[in-house]
Amino acid sequence: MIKEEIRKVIENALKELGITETGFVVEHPADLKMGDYSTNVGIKTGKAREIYAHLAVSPPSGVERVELAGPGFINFYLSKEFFKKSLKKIIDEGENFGKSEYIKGTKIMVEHTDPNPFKEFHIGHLMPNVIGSTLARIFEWNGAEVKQVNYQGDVGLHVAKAVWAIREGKKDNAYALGHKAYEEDQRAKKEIEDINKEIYDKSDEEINKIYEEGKKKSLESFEVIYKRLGTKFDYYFFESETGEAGKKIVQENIGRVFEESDGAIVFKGEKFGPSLHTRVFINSQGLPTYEAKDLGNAKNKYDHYPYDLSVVVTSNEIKEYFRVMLTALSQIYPELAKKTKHLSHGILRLLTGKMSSRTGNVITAEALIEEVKGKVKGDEQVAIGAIKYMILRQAIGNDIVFDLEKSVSIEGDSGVYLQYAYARANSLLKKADSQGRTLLEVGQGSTLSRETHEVEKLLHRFPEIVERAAKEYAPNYITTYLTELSSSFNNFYANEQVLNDSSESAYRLAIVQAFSIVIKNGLTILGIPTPLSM
RNA sequence: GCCCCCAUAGCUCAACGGAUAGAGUACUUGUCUUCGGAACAAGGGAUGUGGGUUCGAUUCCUGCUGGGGGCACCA
Repeated sequence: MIKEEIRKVIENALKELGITETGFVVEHPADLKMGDYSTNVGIKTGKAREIYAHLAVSPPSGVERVELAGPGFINFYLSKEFFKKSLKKIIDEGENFGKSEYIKGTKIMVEHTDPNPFKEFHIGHLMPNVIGSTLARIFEWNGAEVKQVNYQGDVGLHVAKAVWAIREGKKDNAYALGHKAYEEDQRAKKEIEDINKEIYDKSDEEINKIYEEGKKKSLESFEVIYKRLGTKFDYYFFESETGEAGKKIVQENIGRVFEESDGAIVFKGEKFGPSLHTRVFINSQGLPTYEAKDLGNAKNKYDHYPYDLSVVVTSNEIKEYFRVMLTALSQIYPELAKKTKHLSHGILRLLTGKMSSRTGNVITAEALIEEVKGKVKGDEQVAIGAIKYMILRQAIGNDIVFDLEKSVSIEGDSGVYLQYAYARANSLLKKADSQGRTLLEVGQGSTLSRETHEVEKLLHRFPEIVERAAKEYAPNYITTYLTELSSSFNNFYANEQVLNDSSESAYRLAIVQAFSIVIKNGLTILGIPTPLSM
């Protein structure tokens, strides 16, 4: 709240000068050299000099200095007192520093990961998992009540393919083998289609047994990886549970929303929007497709948890599918469709070679974790952090180009960098404690070096970063911020001796402590482990 | 063919319509009697292309080129 306070103080000071222009902003300039806050109001109104003259005489509270710069920007430099107070505030709030009430009381459901039983949990699943669970935490830090859910495709042709292969005695790579047979062998194709139906109506004892055992084994293996990744789901939904409801919803709306075409029940998207297309909701065999199941899923989710906002995290390739499905949903449950937000992420793209679960050429999440572990002295926490950082450092819609040779980065701009800075800070605090230094009082910082000052200039911004990440569904803002913060801390660390006899020592120690709080809170939001030493 | 997304340094990514477009990596060089060198500092190197809107465009609109994805019984 300290951030909005000071921003508002500046905005109010401007209003008191009789400014009626509304299109101006008070923001952090790109460079710390240009002040802590900056406004373009002078450019917008054409009265930069006048406004500056007034502010220079009586600067807003908390502001030490005002300057006129560039094409008419007015820059504000915060006072020493302000920073001292903000350090105190960070230390006092501790693990709660950064929490906001921006969306206090709203109920949010985040669906993510959605792996299919009978298929491998591969590196492609890491994207929605890491992004989805991080968004959930971002919402929580902004005051929302959040449930994470996992919607899993336990029925459908892909499952039938795997079950078929298992029945043929093939245990490894069942899905890929089943898919291959489906494509190349007419008889296999027919058998797989029969199995698909039998899975739905549970009419065959042998199929039931293979199916139940395979599903159980698959789900258990997913739990192992969730545990390593630190993911906890509140609800698990399955397509097998939503099929019936979805089919019913479609059938009740034939004529109004859906229509028959070539023996199937379809939704003609073109009639509802220019960039929408036709999709099959019930196939000619009478089975609900993914589309119908998703309608059932939307209803089912709301019945379990009456949300204000439902966020669904999936990859880009189903972006247009989702628009069509959501349009169909809006014709049936307009209030649910309105509350649904689809966030699509890019894919992990390999620099060399292709990955496909259909051909069996996949890199499992487990294999990747193990490989990264090998590069970081076998440290699981560091490996997990490095992988998560790679995913969270960029805007979520873009693909991640992944070089198998270079693997995950462990130096410079990386998860390791953040964890290392935290471990260093922690080591300092430990030593200070053993020397009997007090960690609660912020000392005098009368002659601060540039390096020291830069760290505190960034520290107080943390809460607004967390809020903006929620507003824009952008975890990468937090990642970028933490990296900049750690960089300034490492610079400070390399240039200043914290624990010595100087009069500045206590103030520097307060900065170290505030830094350790912010970096820890930030990493916690990102789901990156925070080992005390490494 | 129609629709959607993307294009920033050699490579991988940032930049809420603003100031000198930031990082990492790679390359070159420097920092170690000092709290953790998985670190710090210095150097060169970029907005695909043509228009438009704006006081101001990497950002908004538009033409082109290049790449990715989607478009009926898969999920």
